[in-house]
Amino acid sequence: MALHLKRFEHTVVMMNLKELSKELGLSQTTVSRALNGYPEVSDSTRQKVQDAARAHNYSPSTRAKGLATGKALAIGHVIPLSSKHEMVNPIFGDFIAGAGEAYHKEGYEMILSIVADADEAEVYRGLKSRRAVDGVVVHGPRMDDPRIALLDEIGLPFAVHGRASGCTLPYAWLDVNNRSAFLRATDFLLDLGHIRIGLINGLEFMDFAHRRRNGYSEALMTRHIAVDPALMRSGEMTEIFGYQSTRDMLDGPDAPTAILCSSLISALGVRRAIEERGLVMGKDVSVVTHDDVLSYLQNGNEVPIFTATRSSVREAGRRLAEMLIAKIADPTTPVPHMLLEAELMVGSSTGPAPRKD
Amino acid sequence: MALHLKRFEHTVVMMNLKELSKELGLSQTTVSRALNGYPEVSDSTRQKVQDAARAHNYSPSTRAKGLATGKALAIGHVIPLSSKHEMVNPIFGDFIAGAGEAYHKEGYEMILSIVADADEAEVYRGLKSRRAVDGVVVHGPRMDDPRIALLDEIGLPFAVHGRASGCTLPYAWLDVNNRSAFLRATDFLLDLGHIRIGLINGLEFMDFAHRRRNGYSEALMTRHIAVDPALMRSGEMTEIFGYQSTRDMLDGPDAPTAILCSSLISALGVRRAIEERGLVMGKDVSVVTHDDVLSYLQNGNEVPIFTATRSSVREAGRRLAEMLIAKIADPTTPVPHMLLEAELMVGSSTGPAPRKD
DNA sequence: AATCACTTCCAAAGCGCTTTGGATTTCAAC
DNA sequence: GTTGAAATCCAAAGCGCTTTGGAAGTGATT
Repeated sequence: MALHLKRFEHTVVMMNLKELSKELGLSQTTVSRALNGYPEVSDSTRQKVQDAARAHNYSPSTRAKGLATGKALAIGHVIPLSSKHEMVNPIFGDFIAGAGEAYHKEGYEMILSIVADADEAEVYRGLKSRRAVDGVVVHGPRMDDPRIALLDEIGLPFAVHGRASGCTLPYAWLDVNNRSAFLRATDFLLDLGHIRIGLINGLEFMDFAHRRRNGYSEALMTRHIAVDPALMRSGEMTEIFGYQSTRDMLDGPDAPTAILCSSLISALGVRRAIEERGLVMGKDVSVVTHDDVLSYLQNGNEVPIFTATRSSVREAGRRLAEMLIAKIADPTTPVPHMLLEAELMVGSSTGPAPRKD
Repeated sequence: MALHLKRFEHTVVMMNLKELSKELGLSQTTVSRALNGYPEVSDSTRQKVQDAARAHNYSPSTRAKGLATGKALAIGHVIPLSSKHEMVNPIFGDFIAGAGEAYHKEGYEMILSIVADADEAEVYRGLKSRRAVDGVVVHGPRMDDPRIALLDEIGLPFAVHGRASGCTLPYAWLDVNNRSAFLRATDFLLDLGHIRIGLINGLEFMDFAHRRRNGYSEALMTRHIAVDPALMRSGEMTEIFGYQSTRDMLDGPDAPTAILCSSLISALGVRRAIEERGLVMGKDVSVVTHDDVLSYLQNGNEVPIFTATRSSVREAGRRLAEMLIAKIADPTTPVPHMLLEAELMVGSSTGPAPRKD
């Protein structure tokens, strides 16, 4: 019976500051200071305390610590689930993998809310009033995204993955230079002699899609080539979408000899449509795609299959997380920005424009 | 100046229980009870309290509540990042979208740790000793997964998405019946007259892959067809992997007339290899794939392209989350299980085995 | 009018931490 | 032997909530 009780205590009573300090014969203050690296503790005491903490597998309760300090030591990611297709963005996994690295290193927790579009504002308000997070990351900004003004109003620190063109407030963001990436990609195709270049883009209200289209148009206009609406598609970037768009364009009059595509997943569909017609990618039809360097979707092994504008979304996650943490640590700092340039990697999906017969 | 101060107070001083109760002229006890649905409060008082809470945008601090109740009101998801390919599982996004629904409904927070394989045990210990979560979900169990014994040892409630064949301890799990799904798929192909059936499977140490292979083998053996190692591949289920495996098998001696594939992403590669050889899928080579019903990867629109064993991973996420929450609420209940049967959806990728010439 | 059973409310004690504002000790310098 | 300053350490007051153990009010019943 006594034995059983003892066992019970061992399993259930978790070590806390009070117990630990009692065991060490020190005050809670001293133990806390020793653990948190304050200078008012001698090296020998600190060593003893740290050893004891490790031995008893002690870490301070996040909740108690948060209560006492007023910090949550957590960052929120609110993922809106657009009701129409209930689309979970395929880049999301990689992005948070990157962000997670940064959080882990800085001792932050990542908390995730998956939520219907309509409830989003309320979720932000809830996170704030429940003091559940110190800040949030905004995913997938629209051209004119209401979330930025909202977060600004409720006073919840945030950083945006991407930008919102229509927004006048200053805010922290990290973005790929989508315009310049697609401008360069289009230039690359133009240099190869392509004139009819199709664009298979994301949904137009998404800010990134808008910027990519601008880059594409700019390149064409600089060379005095008319932008043909028949060669532009936008939609959710699935494999099927790439397939159908390409099929339609290739079957239409005055078909394109090159296609610029916004996602590697859609590019798989582009390729399928091309090959299905007995055409050869890189010879009959050139393809350039944007590649987010997703871990589960590699663009070939050693040699890239697709010529691609490339920018790691995982890296973006890491950097944006670091940016937000820094901003929370020092809110007086001017709002940080970061614009990443995509690489243009040449693969085997592009070649000179076929001669007209 | 006075105005400015007032504004400052409004923005910064967040409403808490004390303020709210003072405003209402009630004790904190009563307000707390009114908000938490305790019966010792009159309806009229409760109504007044709820209105005031809403008006002041008050919600109790998660941290304070957690401290007082001893519950974290949070579930952890620890995602190991296998160091080799740093693969973020593509089904992960959909799974947590489902789980997130359940958490949201039950007032739980989801906390996510992305972590290197080697640090996983320490992360679990940390979550426990910091009292950061009430339980965790185990993702991607291996055949003989050490996490189950570990979590059992440290006394952190958990539920597994999938199973670990080698594990003797009882534990809560939810799984698709992978064996029966692949048995039925194989039977389906056999019924169509296929004899040479290739299997493109996930990594063999993953429990699900093992079970799928068992289903496949069992179907063949029942019909006294030898299981040919030359027709079995396993690896990370990328598009390229599907492509290369199929190419190799089709180019080899005594090529298969049908292929069973473990993932829709890989199936895209399978199709590519088939079409590249000028063969027609569903006629020259039949394909059946498993389809996790990922939101960003649909198997056709109205009509499925691939014949598929289908089971929504998002649904699985929701159910497993519910299961874990129930288990935390009542730990004395016998460990829950749930085995979901996959549907076999016939698409256009399968047809009778081609006649031998 | 006294009693009883509800109903409705409250003061105060935690939960596990940080941090303020000293208290005590040590040790060199006078 | 004082005297400070520097080095150590501590008691106690919060942080914002829940919950225990009553207290006071309200009718209905004797």
